Amino acid sequence: MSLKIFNTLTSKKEEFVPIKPGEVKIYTCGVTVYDVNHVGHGRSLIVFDVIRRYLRYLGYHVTFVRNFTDVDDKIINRAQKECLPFTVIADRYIKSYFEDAENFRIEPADIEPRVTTHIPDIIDLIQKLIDKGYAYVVDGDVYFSVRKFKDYGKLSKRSIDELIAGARVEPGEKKKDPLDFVLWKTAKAGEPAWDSPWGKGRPGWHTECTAMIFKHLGETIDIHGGGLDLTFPHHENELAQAEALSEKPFARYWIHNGLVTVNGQKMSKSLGNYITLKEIYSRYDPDVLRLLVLSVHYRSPLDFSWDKMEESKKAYERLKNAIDEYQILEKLPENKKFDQHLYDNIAKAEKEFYAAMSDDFNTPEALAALFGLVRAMNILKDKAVKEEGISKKALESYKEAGEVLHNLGRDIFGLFDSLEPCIEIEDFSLHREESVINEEIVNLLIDLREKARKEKNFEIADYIRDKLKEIGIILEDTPVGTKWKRV
RNA sequence: GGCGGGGUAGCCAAGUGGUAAGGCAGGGGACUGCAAAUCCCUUACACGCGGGUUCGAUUCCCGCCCCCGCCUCCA
Repeated sequence: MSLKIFNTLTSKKEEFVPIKPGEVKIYTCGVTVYDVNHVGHGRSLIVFDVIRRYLRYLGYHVTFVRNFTDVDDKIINRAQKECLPFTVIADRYIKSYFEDAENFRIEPADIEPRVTTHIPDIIDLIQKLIDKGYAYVVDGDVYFSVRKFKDYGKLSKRSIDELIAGARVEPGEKKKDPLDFVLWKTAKAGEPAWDSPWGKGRPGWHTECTAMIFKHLGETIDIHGGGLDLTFPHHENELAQAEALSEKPFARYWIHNGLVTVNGQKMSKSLGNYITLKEIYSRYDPDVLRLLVLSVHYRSPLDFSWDKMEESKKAYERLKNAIDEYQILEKLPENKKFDQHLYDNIAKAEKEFYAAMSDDFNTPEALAALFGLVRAMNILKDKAVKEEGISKKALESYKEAGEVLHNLGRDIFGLFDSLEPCIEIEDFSLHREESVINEEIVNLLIDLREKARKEKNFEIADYIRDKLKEIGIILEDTPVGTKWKRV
């Protein structure tokens, strides 16, 4: 089955053909570790996590690299504000990143390089650009000559002429041309600095990714990804550096995920309209956000709201219930005359799922295929419960449908793997209070209520149910007995 | 202003040259002693506006309106 991917470079959906058959090298821009991550970061992580899982499902050996920018202006500013070394800030937020990633079951990348451990590689890259005439030194700063790279703008579809209008020179910069961007910055007093042929300084932002890609994946990679907002200037600059030097295509496919908005405005630190990932998983199963992200195509904007989280939660439970309800069917007596099964539905759902995913990772459509199967399962279950019996074949088919649902959800969508957050967050604990409840006592009360119900003493039965509810326990009577759960 | 992406039922959201998935909400029903939970069915006659191409367009082309993003750091 062929996979089609929308390539930002060509603005077209193209058939995916890896450089080396059977292998995919993919790099995505990770986060700058100066603060905790929000839903916008989360979306990008989830999107590429799913893309990676799907590529692997298709049989590719995937090498996935995602970096950390662990030295930059924002980190330095924060460090100065807190009177701490910048490394402490970076380490703190790398740790925070991993907490988030673990909770959302974002698979760790195969390689997670940090800028500060790649300084020699970055210096080497810059030196080569200077040697080749693409970069120049001014008082310890090094700049890239944008005009020297003839393809500049091809990724973000910008022409040099257009860019001139918007270009500006920050105070203190010594560019020869306003279009140029900095590869190496001279250190100011008190800033972190490394020795280089041009004096003490630190790398500019765009250089790190190119250097780390060259080092870990080579001069041409299959897929380069990141948020839409990175297209310009970050990815354009990465590409310029890389192709100026290697004279080879830098990345064959560029994938950009759409941004998360709030009331239509981009979610961002500067606007202050962001929701942190920690807040999400302190209030919801992390899968709920994952499902919300997957219910929108990855290139479209996603407008975040708590209402949508509620809707997504319900949809998620619909999915999960279908899988769990096997337990009810299992307890029904056998009925050999029951003449339905789900094998056709399973085949159809699987087919539709993969077709959708292979069409530029159309997760909403793939999800619809899963819901189609859910409906078929529910109809079968309904019939079985009404007829008070089910055939072996039907039961088996339901079990298999549940497994298909569960496996597709888990292996490709990354769902159903994280039933509880693995890290407790104190700040938001009010939503997930662990009350001390003795299960045996609860079961005893349920037994008592059951007895009362059988004797038609509903006053007592309802009293028990109401009182349990007051202490946060909800009773649900099912065809096969009473279930209870915490609020 | 330039470039890019959008405007699909109450909300969200796929998709297609031949009258349109899915989720949520709404309505009806099943189940229940009553509930809750769950499930089934179902409503709407939804494709921004105006032209054009076509036997036929929501889908292609042109113009317009509106929204968002990028053009400065940003997933």
